[in-house]
Amino acid sequence: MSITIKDVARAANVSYSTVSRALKNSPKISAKTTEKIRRIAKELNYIPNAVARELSSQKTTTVGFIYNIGTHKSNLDPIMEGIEETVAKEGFQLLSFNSRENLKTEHNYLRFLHEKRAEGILIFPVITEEGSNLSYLKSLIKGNIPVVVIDRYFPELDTDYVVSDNFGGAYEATAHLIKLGHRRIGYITGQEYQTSVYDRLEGYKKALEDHRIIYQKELIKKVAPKLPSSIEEGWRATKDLLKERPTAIFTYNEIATVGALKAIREEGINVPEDLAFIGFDEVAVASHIFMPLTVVMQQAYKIGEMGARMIIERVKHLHQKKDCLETRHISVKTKLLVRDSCGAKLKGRMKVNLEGDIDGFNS
Amino acid sequence: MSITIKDVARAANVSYSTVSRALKNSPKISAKTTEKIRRIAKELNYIPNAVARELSSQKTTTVGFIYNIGTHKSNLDPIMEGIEETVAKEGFQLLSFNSRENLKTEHNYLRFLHEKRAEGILIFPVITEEGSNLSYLKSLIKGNIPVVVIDRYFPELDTDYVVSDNFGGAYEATAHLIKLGHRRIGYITGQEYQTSVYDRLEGYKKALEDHRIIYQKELIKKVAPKLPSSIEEGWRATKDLLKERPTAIFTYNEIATVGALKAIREEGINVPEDLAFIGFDEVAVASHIFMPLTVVMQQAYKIGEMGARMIIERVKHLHQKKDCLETRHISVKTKLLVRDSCGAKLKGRMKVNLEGDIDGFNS
DNA sequence: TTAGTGTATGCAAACGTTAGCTCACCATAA
DNA sequence: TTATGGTGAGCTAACGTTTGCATACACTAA
Repeated sequence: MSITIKDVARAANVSYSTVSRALKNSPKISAKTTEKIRRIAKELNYIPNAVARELSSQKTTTVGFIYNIGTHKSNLDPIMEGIEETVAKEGFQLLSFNSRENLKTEHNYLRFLHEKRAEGILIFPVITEEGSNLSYLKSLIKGNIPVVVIDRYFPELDTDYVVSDNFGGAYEATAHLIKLGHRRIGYITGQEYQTSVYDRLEGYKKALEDHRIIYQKELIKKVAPKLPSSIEEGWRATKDLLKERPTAIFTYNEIATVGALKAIREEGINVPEDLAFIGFDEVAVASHIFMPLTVVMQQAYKIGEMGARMIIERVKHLHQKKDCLETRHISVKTKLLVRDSCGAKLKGRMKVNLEGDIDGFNS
Repeated sequence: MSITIKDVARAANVSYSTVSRALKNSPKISAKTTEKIRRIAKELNYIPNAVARELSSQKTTTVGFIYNIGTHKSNLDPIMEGIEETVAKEGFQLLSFNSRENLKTEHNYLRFLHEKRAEGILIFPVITEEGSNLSYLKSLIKGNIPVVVIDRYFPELDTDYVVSDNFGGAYEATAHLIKLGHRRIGYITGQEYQTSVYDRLEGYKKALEDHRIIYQKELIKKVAPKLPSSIEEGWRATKDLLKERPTAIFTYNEIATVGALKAIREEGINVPEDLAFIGFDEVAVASHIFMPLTVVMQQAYKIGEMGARMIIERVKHLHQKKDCLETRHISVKTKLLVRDSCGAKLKGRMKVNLEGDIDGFNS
C-alpha cells in the first residue's frame, strides 16, 4: 500500500527501529543519522501509520467529545474552540461527534470511541424524559476511561463536570430587573429535567425571595420541548405571559428569546420603555437588527477549556498510575451584559413610572 | 488492559479466530457456537479493539471531513447531517474537524487524517488570499486517497466537487426583482477569490444583461473579509449602497444580510414598500423578528448527502481495484423562497410606482 | 593488555485483530 | 468399503509500529 517505516529503513540503510527512533527525535540516535533519516523519510513522502503506532504503543492520546445540538446553539462553537485548543496544546487529539439530542446516536458514538480506545471522554450529554446514557458512562468509568460532563450534569453520577453558574446568572439578571424597579417579572422557562433549566429557574425564584417579592406562578410560562426548533413555543409562551402584564421579561435561552421578541414586536410593545427584556445567552442577530439586548453571557470558551483540562489531567494521571483524583465540579461564572433592552440606561426616566407601580402593588 | 478476543476465546473454550468470526456473524461458524460466543462476549463486556482491527484488516472504513466555519454558518449543520447520515448508512465512519478558516489548522487535520489512514476526504476548503492546501490535496489524490470538495471548488484541481448552483440562485433572485419591476438593484458582494462569491456575482450580472439592464458599478458594494464577523462590513456597505437610491437590495450571504437589515432599519426604510430585499441564505432569527425574508435557499442537506455518496463511491471503487472513475461536478439547485421582503405579495400596489421608474430610466 | 563505560544501533517480541490455509469429522454416494 | 464433499473449527502469519534488551564499537582508566 503506502510507504512504511521499513521502506525508509531500507533506503537509509539502517534498521527500522532506528528510523522509528530518529523520527521521534530520540537522543539515542546520533544527530547525523537522525538528520539523514528525516531527509530520506521526507523524500519518500513517508506518512507514519497512526493505527500501528497506537496498537503498538498501547496509547492513542485521543479524547472524544460528544456534543449535542438540538436546543442550544451559539455557545457550542466557542466551547469547541476552547476544547480543541486546549487538547491540542496538551498534545492530544480530539474526535468530536454531534449526537443531535438523540440517545441512540449518542450511544453509538460512545461505543465508537470506546472501540477506538479513546483515553477519555468529554460529553455534553443527551438528557430527555426518556432517559440518558448514564449507565454507559458508568461502565466507561469503571473501565478506567475518565468522563467529564460539560454544560449539564447528572446529579446521580459522581464525576467531574463543568457548567455555567446558571443559578447565579439567572439570579443576577432577575436582581438587576428588581433593582430597576420591576416587580412583575415574567420568566420563560423550559423542561426542568435539564439541570441548567432547573438551576436558572431556581436562581430567578431566589432573587425574588431575597428581595421579598412573592413568586407568582402565572408569571412563569414554560415552552414545550418541540424539535427541531421551539421558537413558536417561545412565541406562544410570551403571548400568554403578556396577558399577565409583566413589566419585564426574562427568557431562559436563545430560542425562547427569539420567540419572545417576535411576540413582543407583534404586540407593538416598546422595549425597554413599556417592557424591560433580558435573555439568557446572546442572540447576535437580534442584538443587531432588533436592539442591543441585555443578556446573561456564558463564558463558553472557558467552559470548553476547563473541561478539556480536566479530562486530560485525568488521562495523564492514569498514565502515571497514581492514586485516584478527587471529583471536581466547576461552575463558571456568567456575566450580565447590560445593554439597551433592560432599560437600565433609561433608568432616570423610568423610575417614576415603575415606582408608581411598586407603590400600587406593594405598599 | 481491557478484555481481548483471547479472553473471550478462553472463556468460550474455542480458538480466538472462531471468536473473531462469530462476532462478525461469519457463516463458517455454527449458529450454536456463534450464539454461545456472543453471550460470553457480552457477559465479559468485551469491546473490540478498532485499532487492531484496522491494522490487521488494512482498512479503516473511515472518511474524514474538514469543514470551515468562519464566514458561513447556518448551512453547515444540515450539510454535516447529510454527510453523517449517508456515511453511516454506507457503513463508514466519519471524523470531522473544523479548520476555522485557518490554513495551518486545515493542514494539520489533513495530515492527521492521512496518518489515521482515512480512506477518503471530504473538504470544505480554506481558500484565502494567501492560498490554500491545494498541493496537499493533490498529494493525497496521488496517494490514492480520494478527495471530494464541498461548497467551493478549485478551478485548477480536477477532482469531484459538489456545490450549490450559486450562479443560478443569484440569477433567479435578481430576475425575480427585475420581474417585480426593479431596475436599480443593489448587490452586496464579498471577496471574489471565493468561487461561490464570484459565481453569485456573475449570476446577478447575467440576469441584468438578459433583461437589458445596464450593469452599474456603483450598485455593487463589497464587504471586506474581516473576521470573526463582518456584520459591520455588511452594514457599512449597505449604508454606502443606500446613497445610490436602489429600489431593491440583494445580499450575497447571511452575514451581509444581517448587516444590511441593520442599516435599513437604522435609516427607517420600509421593506418592502420602499425597498425590496432578497438575501442569499435564510437567516431564521431575522425572518422571525424582522420580517419573513425572501431568500435563496440552498439544499444544504442534499449537498452533504451527495458529497458523502461521491466519496464513498470512490472509496468502494478503489477497494474493488476497478479502473478509474470519471471526475464529477455536481451543482445542486437552489430554491427561491418568496416571502414578504421582496414585495412580490404587494406587487399590485407597487407596480405603478416602479413602472414609472422604469419609464424614466429606460425608454 | 584488560576491564569498564558509554554511545549508537540492531534484534525481536509484543500490541489485538483478520483471514488464508489446513484439518478433523461426519454424511452421502458409488 | 472407499472416495467425495461439505461443514465447523483451529493454526498461524500477517498488519506497521514501539520498545526492552542485546550487541558492537570506540574510548578511557587501571
